[in-house]
Amino acid sequence: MNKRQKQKQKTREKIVSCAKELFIQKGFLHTTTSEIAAAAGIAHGTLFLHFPAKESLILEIMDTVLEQIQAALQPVIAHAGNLDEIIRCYLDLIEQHEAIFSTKAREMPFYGDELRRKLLFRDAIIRGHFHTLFQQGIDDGIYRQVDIQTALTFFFGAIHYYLSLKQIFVVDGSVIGKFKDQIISTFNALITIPKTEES
Amino acid sequence: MNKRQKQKQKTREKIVSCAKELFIQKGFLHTTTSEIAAAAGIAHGTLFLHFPAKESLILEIMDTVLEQIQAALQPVIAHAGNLDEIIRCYLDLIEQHEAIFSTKAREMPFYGDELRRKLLFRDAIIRGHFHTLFQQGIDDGIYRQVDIQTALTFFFGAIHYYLSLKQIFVVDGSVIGKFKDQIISTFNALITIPKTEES
Amino acid sequence: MNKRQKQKQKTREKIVSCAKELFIQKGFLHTTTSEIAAAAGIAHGTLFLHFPAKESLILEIMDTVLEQIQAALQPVIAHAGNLDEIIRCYLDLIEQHEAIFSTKAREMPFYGDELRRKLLFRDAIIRGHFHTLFQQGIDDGIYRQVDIQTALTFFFGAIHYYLSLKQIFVVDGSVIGKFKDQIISTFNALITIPKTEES
Amino acid sequence: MNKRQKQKQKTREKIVSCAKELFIQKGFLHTTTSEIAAAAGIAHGTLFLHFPAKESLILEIMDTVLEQIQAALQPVIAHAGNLDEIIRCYLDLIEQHEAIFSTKAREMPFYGDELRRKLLFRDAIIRGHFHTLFQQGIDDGIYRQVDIQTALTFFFGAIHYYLSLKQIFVVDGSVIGKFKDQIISTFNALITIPKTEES
DNA sequence: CATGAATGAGTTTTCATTCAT
DNA sequence: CATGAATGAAAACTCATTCAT
Repeated sequence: MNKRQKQKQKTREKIVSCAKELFIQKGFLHTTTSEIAAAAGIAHGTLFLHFPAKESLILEIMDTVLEQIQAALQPVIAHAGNLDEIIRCYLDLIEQHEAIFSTKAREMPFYGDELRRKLLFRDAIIRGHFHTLFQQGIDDGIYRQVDIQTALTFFFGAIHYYLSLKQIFVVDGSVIGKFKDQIISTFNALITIPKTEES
Repeated sequence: MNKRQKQKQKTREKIVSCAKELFIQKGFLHTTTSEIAAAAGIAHGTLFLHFPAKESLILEIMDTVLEQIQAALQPVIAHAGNLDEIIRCYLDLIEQHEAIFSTKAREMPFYGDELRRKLLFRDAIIRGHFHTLFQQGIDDGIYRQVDIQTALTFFFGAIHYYLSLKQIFVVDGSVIGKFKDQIISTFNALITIPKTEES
Repeated sequence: MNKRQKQKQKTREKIVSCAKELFIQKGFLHTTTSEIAAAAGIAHGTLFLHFPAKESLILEIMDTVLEQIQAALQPVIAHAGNLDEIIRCYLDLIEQHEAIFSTKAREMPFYGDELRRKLLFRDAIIRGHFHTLFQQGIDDGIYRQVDIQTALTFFFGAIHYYLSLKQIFVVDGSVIGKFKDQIISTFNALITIPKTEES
Repeated sequence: MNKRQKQKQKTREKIVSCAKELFIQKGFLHTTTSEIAAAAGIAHGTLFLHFPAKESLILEIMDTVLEQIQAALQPVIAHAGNLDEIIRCYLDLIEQHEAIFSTKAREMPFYGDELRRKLLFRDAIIRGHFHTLFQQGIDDGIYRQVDIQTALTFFFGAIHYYLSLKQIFVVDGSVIGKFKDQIISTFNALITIPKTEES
């Protein structure tokens, strides 16, 4: 990469990090492109040299985060192969990136069709891993035989609910952090066949 | 009621029904007061004679629906006293009013503070009934001993998730209708202590 | 006057007193006819049975006040025939009705042509008396020989200035009350030929 | 200055001159931002690129005029140090800018607090110079020993009065021009100790 | 490559007056 | 006589995107 490309790359990263900060603070919908440009220290028009439209910014940001999460989840999925573990790991990751996930949960219905489709696709991949491990748990006689899709919707729906209404659950700090343990233990209690039942 | 009061009442109802129709089609946030007035066949200013502000319209509409639901739920709560029944009834009601509930689920984070608070308060009352019956079920040894709040968030979170992303689950028709049976049976399967386990 | 007429008269007075109160508080321009009707306990439309238009209300109110002032000034003009006395009396009266005069001073440029003309006509009559007495003072060798019209504009201009910008001179209470003594003594000092000069 | 900066400057000046023209014709309060944009030959939104709010326009316009006046007054204040001269100069300047000063005199009570404060502050500076020179005149035994503040309020109050009711004093042309000589000579006659009195 | 000036459609609410009841 | 529902014009400000410089 020559010097010019490096500079361009740096500018792009500056835009992304500033945009992310603003999206977290004010939401994607209520952040203006000039604010982002001003925060990144570039001209308003320059923003559009790096990103063809405002939506491509949120796509890039969410894509990066979702990739990180997938990457962080990968080893857990590969090795442990235990739903409980992956749930815990997933929630830790969501908590880490909660600010931007909260924005996404609230605003997704208002994004353009394509953007929304892409984001949901990323979600679906992660959900796929949960599905596989859930199925395994059922096959292994650990989990009850329930409709996995629906059971997972209970799980992800609750996460989505906490995130999208975060403001009413916590004043400051993390919703997921606050409810994580309860979510995990209750979800486990619901899907797991108790040891005592086996006897 | 004299003729003028009747006429006023009629105008008000016309506004409400047209507004509801538009809110369902385009969302509350993207419906303009002019559109509503035009649809209702009244002058733009007349709208504000009946409703002091745009938000009071959505409040009235949602309040009416939520009241209807509470009223319809009341006898089921009083007599049957069975969570399963109330869940079924609740979902039937949500399905009936699904269009407006979908709008509410999507947009609530963007409503003004007071409006949101009022809507959440209504939700909380209904949720309270679920809680009571869930507790009863646990006391009766029918349901597993889990954290009720969290378990209910799984349930309501899933409903919320289906409603807010309705557009990606169904093209036309009802999401709740589509998933109702799975929701009910899966939720039951998760919380109920199987008969065989008892032996 | 029969009973019906009496009732009508009473309603009219109620309207006037409520309107005056509101005009003082919020200004004529920012008081709405519905507010006045509500304050007077009558229907909005009823207001227009008593007063053909909003402006006729301010006219009536100002007319009454200006008449009162003229009436109160009359004996002073007739008997004493001394500018100093009439100035003092006039300022006392303005102070008494300062709230409504402040509104008038601020808003007059925005009144309709006819209303403004009528109000200015009333002012002119009072000013006429000042003129006469000023002239007498000059003839008597008490006051300097200056252009009376302009000298009076200094006086009335200052009053007008204090009234129209009342809000910046006093927080609560009377501007005229605050500056009355200075106005009188300074105006006197300016127009009076000092005793010592005569010798 | 490069071409773009020049173009921007030109647009800004066009806005200011058109706005000033309109403010003079119809008053600031009754001129709309659309009208200004149309008159300046720019898009409505462009106006807000140059001025964040309508009030900032009147502020800029009045500031420029008041600065010009202060600048024009400066040498007179510095050198001559004579109240009579500064009065004459001041009235000439007011006459020059009479149209906009008339609007200001009429509308100031209705401007936002901050704008009004700023305008009054400018006025106060100029008044300060009058005060100084008046005091000097008293010290030099030229002017009578009167309360300067009040005497100046007679002067400025009269100017304000003529300006705010300009429409009733002249049909076309300048009020200040019409009454300037009388104002000056009368004010002088009132404050000056006659030569004959000294003997 | 970067800049930043220009675009222009879009929306809630107010209020004096009228007239059918 | 009194009522009060209906009228409808009017106005400031935002912001993603473009394109001449």
